[in-house]
Amino acid sequence: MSPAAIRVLRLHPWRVSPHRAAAIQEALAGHLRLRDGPRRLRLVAGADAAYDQAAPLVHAAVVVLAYPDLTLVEQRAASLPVTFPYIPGLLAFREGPALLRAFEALTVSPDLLFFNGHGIAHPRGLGLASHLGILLRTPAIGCALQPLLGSFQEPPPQAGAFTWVRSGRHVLGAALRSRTAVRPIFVSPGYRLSVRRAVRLTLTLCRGFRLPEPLRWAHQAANRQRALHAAAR
DNA sequence: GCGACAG
DNA sequence: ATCTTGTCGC
Repeated sequence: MSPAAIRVLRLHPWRVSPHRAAAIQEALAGHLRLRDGPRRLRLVAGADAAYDQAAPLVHAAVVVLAYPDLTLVEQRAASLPVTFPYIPGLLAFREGPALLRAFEALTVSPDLLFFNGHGIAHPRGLGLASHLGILLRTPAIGCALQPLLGSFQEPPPQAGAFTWVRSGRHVLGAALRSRTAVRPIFVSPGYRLSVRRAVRLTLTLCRGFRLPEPLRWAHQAANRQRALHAAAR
């Protein structure tokens, strides 16, 4: 990441206006590094957030699984006040702070990150997975349940089938049938990965459910964090 | 100008 | 995402 981009984040970490947030995304968008990918896959992380709208708080959780056995290696969570509204395209500014706080508590370094959102298949080419992948300097993949940008055709019904998600003449991601006869998930690379590799890796981590294991674990962990936090007050 | 719009 | 009961289907 360039000094200029870092300065932007230092000056306006996460407490920014939606307008400023868009400017920050544009500054960071030039720092994506695709086509690399993890040299060796040993630790895979999944991160997700849950909300307590009564507080209101955003509860984030990150789980690290060993590959390929997928056993739990480490799990961390963090809760922060909600300081940014939900605006399609600016999700990172709402969930990012809490997610990063959870990542900061990790004692191990994951080789690959999975986020519950999009990567480069985003209006400014910088979805949640790209944004956090850059900040954490780690290969990242975005997996969303709904499309945000681009057009695609319905993939065949068999698990493993997929069709490309295109915007303009570029392929930004894929509509992946992670499970037979179930609605596809939308996969796009976030950081340091090609579209093809992102789809391949996501399929590798799917174990019979719609979402890859890291995200299923993270989703449950985030909800547990919310429950624990609510019970302690 | 009008609709669409991750979680 | 979250608020919510029962309910259809593998």
